[in-house]
Amino acid sequence: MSLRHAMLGLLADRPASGYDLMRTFETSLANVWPATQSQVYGELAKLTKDGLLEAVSEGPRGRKEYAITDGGLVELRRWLLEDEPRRVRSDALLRVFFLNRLTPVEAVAYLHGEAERAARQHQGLTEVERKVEWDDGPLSVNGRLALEYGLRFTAMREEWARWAAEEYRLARGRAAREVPAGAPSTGEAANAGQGTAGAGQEG
Amino acid sequence: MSLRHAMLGLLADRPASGYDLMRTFETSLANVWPATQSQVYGELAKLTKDGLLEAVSEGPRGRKEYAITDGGLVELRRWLLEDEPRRVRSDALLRVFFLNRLTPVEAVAYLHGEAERAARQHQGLTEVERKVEWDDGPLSVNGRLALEYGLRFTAMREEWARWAAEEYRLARGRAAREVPAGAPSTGEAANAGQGTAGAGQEG
DNA sequence: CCTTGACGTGTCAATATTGGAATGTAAGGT
DNA sequence: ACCTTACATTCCAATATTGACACGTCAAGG
Repeated sequence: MSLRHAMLGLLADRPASGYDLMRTFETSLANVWPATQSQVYGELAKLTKDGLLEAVSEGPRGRKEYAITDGGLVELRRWLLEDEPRRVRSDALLRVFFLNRLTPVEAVAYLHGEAERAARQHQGLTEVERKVEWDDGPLSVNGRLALEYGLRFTAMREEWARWAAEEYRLARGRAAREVPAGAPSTGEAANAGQGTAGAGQEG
Repeated sequence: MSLRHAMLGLLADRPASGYDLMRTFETSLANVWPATQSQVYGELAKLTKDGLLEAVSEGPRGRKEYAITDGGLVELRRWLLEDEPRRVRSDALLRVFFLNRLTPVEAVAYLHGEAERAARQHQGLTEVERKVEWDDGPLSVNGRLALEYGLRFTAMREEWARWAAEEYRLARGRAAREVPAGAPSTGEAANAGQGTAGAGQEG
């Protein structure tokens, strides 16, 4: 239930309309907590019904501006302080688990693609950093922390993907030397047993 | 729609029952793609209806074993090769965006907590690594890649959280020196403007 | 005047996810 | 025999998320 808290967090800063919130979800929060229009407007109504928000003014085009209430601020703090972090889903890592379904060549290509994606994201973040520092004045403390997290995360992903691609290449070489010449290169050699990696608790 | 592909991936390795799959979702895949019983058994039925799986045998306690079909293997490959990576949600990072709603002391405590959590997870993964290498023989190539990803990710998160806590502490110190002595230490000083960090495209 | 684009809200159906309950079976130990 | 634990499936209601579609308004430029 974090869409709710994302919205409370944004409205804690200043009142805004659904449209305003949507723009934030499409930019700043796009890689943190994506949300669609239907969700935002729906949740706006729910939050108001629950007394965590109140509509404060009507603007030009039927625009409705919402502000957080005291109850909303309390709930926001409660979430920040008391709630357990959620379980994460990683589509990208899931694919890695099943990479043995591809030929080694395909797997290596996939990993290179991952490295590229991470590099592009990293590049995008450095541009955000530069632009924000110069044009829009200094970021807030937490803004900088979030940005730095993104920078480190994308850097880590790129390094890992490049390492993994090389690792895969080497494993493929080993496998090729272990089987008689002329054996099929379909990748079955690198396919011994489903790994049990990825444990460790989130709590 | 990746639950579907997680299940196809597992069944591509060997036939299994819903119960077998559940155990994997609770262990290996717990931090990659969590799933509940209701989801797994439901999806098993859907996948069978769609011809991507077939029930192959009935065991002791009403146990039903499923195997992947050729169509399922095709779909699995399609997903690995063609599908765009999904958008990610990060509850933890979302909180960072709104850390200015807490007092600096509380925010620093939160970041320390994050560091602890990451460290514990990292520790858990090193144990998995040790145990698997010694008891069960070498992991499959992709198993090792996934494990290494987890290791690097948790290490990065811990380092970031420790850095962020220190950064927050410093910012707090700066703010304290900029306001007259005796000013309230509620953290409002570090609260100027919502950052616009976190952009960059996932595709 | 007319068109285009940004602003702005609302609703709908389909699918995904959570969390729990109900039900029963086989195996192993005491 | 009895108990406990692991095995195993099925169903359900509530909530969250996706991806449209429909509707209407204001401002600016040609």
